[in-house]
Amino acid sequence: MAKTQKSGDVYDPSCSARDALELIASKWAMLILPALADGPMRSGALLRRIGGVSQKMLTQTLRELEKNGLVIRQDMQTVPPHVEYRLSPLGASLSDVLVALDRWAELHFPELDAARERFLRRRS
Amino acid sequence: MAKTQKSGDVYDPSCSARDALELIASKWAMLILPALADGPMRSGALLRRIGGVSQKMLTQTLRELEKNGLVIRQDMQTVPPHVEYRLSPLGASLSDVLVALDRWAELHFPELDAARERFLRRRS
DNA sequence: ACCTACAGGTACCAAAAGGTGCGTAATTGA
DNA sequence: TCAATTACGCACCTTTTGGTACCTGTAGGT
Repeated sequence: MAKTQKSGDVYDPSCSARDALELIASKWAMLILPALADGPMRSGALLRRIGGVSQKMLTQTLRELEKNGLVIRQDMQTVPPHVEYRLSPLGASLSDVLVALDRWAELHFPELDAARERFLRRRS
Repeated sequence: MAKTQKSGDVYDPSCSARDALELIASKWAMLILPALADGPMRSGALLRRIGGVSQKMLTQTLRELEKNGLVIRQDMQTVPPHVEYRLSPLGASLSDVLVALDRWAELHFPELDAARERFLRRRS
C-alpha cells in the first residue's frame, strides 16, 4: 500500500485524489466525456465529433477512462466489429462538471484572446 | 488571421475555444486557480500550498495564466522582492468551475480507485 | 561571517504525450 | 474485384512537459 490517503485533498500530492485530477486534466478526456453525455456513441462517431483527435489518442483515452470506471465499453461481438461507449453513472456526474468547463471555454475564449493581445502590445 | 472562428465550439479544433480549454487542462492550472480563490498569495505561499509543484512549473504556469488575463501579478518593487498574485474577475469565474472539479476529485477518487482494482482483477 | 528567504532565470536532461503509417479480418457496395 | 468501413494493436518518430541543479542580489537573523 503505497499511496492510500483518506484525506481527500487535491493539494496533497500523495493523495490519490491527485491521480483523479490528472486523469481529468487531459485535453481529450475533457471532450470525450461531455460528448458521451448525449448518449452512447461508437468510436467512429466520436472520431468525427471531436475534431482533431487521432484514432490512437481516442482509443487510448477511452481505455484509460474505462479502466477508471467512467466509461463503459460494450462490444456487440459482431463482425465487422460494433462497439459502443457510454458513460457510467460516475462518468455522468463528472461529465456534468466538464460540460460546465467546456461551456466556460466557449463563452470566454474571446476575453482570453483579447488579454493575450493586450499582453503582447504591452511588451512591444 | 489564422485561427479566428466565432462559432465558439470546443469540438472544432480551429476554434480558439480549444486553445482556452488546453490552457485550462493543465494539472497545475487546476490547482493554482482554486488556490488563489481564497485571496491573493505570494509565490512562496503557493509553493507550500500546492504539494509537489516545482518552482519552475509554478512560475511557468503563473506566467501563462497572466498572459491570458486570468491572474494578475502585482510587483511591490521592493527589495527583497515582494510579489502577489491574484485572480482577475475572469480568472475568478473560471476558478469557480475548477473548484467544482477539484471537489469532484476529492469526493469520488475512492470510486475511481475501486474501479481500477476491479479492472485489474478482471484481467487476472 | 554565514545562512535563509525572497522571486525568479537558465541550462541540461529524462519522461510522457501524441502523430503517422501499417496490419488484422470480414462485410457491404461499386 | 477493388475499395471502404468497422475497431483496433503495434512500431517508429517528434514534440512537449517537467524535473534538477545552479545562478542572480538583497535584507534580516544567529
